[in-house]
Amino acid sequence: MSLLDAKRYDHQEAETLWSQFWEEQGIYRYDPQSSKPLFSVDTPPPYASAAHLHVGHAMSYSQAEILIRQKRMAGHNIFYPMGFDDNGLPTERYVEKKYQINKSKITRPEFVELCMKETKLVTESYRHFWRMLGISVDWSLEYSTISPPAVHVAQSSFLDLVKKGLAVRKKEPIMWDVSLQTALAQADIEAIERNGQLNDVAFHSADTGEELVISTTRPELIPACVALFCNPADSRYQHLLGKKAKVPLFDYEVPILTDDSVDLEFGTGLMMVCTFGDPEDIAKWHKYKLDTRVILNERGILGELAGEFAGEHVSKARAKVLEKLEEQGFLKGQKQTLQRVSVAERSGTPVEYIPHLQWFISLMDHADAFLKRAEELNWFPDYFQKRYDHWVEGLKWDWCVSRQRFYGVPIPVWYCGQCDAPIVAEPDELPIDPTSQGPKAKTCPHCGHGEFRAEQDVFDTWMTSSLTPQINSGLKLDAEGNWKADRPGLFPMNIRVQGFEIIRTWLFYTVVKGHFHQDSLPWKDVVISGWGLDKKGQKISKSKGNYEDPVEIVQKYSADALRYWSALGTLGHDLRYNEVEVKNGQKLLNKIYNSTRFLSMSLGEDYQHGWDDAALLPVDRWLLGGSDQVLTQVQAAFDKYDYSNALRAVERFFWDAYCDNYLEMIKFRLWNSEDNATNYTDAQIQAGKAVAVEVLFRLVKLFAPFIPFITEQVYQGFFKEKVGGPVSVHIAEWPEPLRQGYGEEDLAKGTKLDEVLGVIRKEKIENQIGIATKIRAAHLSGPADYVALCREFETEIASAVRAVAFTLTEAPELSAKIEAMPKG
RNA sequence: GGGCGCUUAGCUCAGUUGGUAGAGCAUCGGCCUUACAAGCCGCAGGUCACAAGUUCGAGCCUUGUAGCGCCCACCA
Repeated sequence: MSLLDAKRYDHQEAETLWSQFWEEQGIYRYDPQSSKPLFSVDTPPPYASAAHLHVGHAMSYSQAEILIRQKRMAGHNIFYPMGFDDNGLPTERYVEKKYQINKSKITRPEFVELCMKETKLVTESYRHFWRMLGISVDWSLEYSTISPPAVHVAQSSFLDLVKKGLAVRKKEPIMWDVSLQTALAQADIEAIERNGQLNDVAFHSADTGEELVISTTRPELIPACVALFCNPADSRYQHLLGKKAKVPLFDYEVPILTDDSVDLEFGTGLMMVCTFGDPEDIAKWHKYKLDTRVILNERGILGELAGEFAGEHVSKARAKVLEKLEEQGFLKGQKQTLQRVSVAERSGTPVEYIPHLQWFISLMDHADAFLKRAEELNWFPDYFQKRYDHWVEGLKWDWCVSRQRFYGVPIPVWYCGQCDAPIVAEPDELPIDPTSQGPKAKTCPHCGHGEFRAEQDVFDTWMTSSLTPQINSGLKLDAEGNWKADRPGLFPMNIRVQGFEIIRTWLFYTVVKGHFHQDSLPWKDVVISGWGLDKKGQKISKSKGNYEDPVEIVQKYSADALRYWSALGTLGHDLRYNEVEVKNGQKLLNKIYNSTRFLSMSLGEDYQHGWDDAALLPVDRWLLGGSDQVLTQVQAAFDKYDYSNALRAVERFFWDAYCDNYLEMIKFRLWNSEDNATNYTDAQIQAGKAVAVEVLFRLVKLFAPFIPFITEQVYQGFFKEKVGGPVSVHIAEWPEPLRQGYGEEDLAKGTKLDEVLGVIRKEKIENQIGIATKIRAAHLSGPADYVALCREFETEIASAVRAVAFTLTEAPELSAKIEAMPKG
């Protein structure tokens, strides 16, 4: 059997063969006993909530994985787990949409069962795809955020935060999604623009009956109005300060107050404040201790205070209120306006603000500490730190972590049936579902009551996924309430890899947790990838239906080719899908396969690796020196996590210097027919072979992180036997600069070697027609003439190189040409 | 409105500390040659978005302008 026999490289066969091989041999297994330096990776557990993978997934995971493969070859003990974030709102939404249900139409156990069934399917397809792509994770470390160990860590986090006074339960106006019927955090919100209607509505002075017109986009909140505000400097309303205004339709009085935040220019300069239209209403409600008139319930239905509109859904009430205002003459004008509305990221429903009892993690008081942590972190590329800073500086809310949902990590707490005091679970009870058992305490420590109510809410999904470094280190509270690691030494991790879109969530929350729990950064470096875009440069989205199926691409062009495309994207920048680049990747694989095959066929049976330095010809030294240079470039690039320039450097050297120049030049030396035996010594022939093998092997190792399948194929089919090495190329030693001095002397003398090659190429072309004619003729007349002709050609090249590299005395004709070239 | 990124050959993109503009693909011309026609050799193609400044010298540094993309933001 030979892996290089086939005329063409069969990528599908190779993919099946090698992925099995790596698995069986445990090539990617983490070894806790290893003496090698540790390199631990915190990689995103994808939401088990997407039915379709697209090239963006392939891109971001490949880019990160290339860096890890390089670290592995450079001698690190790699800890590289893969997890799945298989609970929480994203998963629930996925299931709701797929089955056309919502949480009010199904029981909790039924719903959870559906979620589990679906996440299993989705995780299976991800797992399959990562294997197909050659993602080198240690699958024995797989975790899921809903699994008991992860729940244990998340609940530990909660207990610790409660103990430290950083998690508290309080009744606050919060962001609420009336369609999903749950609380939301600032990170769950996004802003959209839409056309809205700005309505001028007349209030009246309670004293004089003077008409007071305000502008509002939310007339349905008029029954929730608790005050009118104007700017303190607004001369138009000075006479009204301290007076009352009468609310239209609902006929009650509200105070007229001032605040600097009111824009004199907007509308009439007079605004209404409600319970609650937006965060600014809440701020004023706090600041001025305004009355509370809650009219919306959790489902978005207007309550009693809305009078005749009670029972209407907020989305329909607006039109009805407007109609009534119009009818009664209170509507003074309307105009279209472009509105920015906060909506829930997962449902697209405009956010409502209602007072609710929820668990919060303190963020606002620690913003400075979070900024300081970001400063300590190494960001690649560095400018993404600004996004983080910007987000932290713009924080307006503490982190609401309780969700009124079904499928998530339970909040480990009960409440006293009498005084409602929370009783938090003990560390040794974790993981726990409070709905299935009661607290250890038999009576309430506050009031002595003996009945308890279990918390029904679950945690925000980020509560758990923000702990991936801790989950993977097995860091949780022991019975005494101290953090203890099952896998010591892993925390903090070396590197976090992720996309830029989750800086404000995953990255930020993980920093928060590391800071609060371990008083540490969770990792040293963070590497941020861009997005894979469709071929037109647009964001890939389900609604546009513009995703390329990466599974099909792999089947058609190979995993290596898709990875090649991924690696062309610069770190942190978006990359549009480009089939041509995937095809180019495929060509590269073919070139590697064929060049190895060429060596394999040219060496002869008795080949032994090694050469005598004295036998090296200038071209050999040129190649050796060049390969050292390339290695230096590649190393410098990898040190900056710049896989993209690393690949470019290897590829250019491989293709141009190695294949198109070196192999072409030494071909006839390698073939070593009877005819040219007189031109080269045996040692020179051996040196040519060995240098060709050595340098290609080095290049194959440099290529290995990018294109793991083809490199394994040629390693197993050739280099492992001819040169020797470990069981897989992926744990082969990363090449070091080979031997100081090779080629450097030659390169230093003239930089001229490249120029020489340029001249030679030119010579070749000038003579090409002639040579081609001769070759054809020689081919017809017999192989001996043909070889002789080519040998002559190579001799010319070799002597020219020698001439320039050393004394510039031989081949005077060429030397003269080089001298005549424009100076560099 | 604020922040960040981008703008270089027809297309996709590289260009590290300022020192005569690079690659791949596409086009065009030449080549079936014992690794590879999925290949090889070559030609051509650029006011580096625009403007000003610093400098002996700017794709790169400074300032400003425009366009595109993303993030953030309470104008009800």
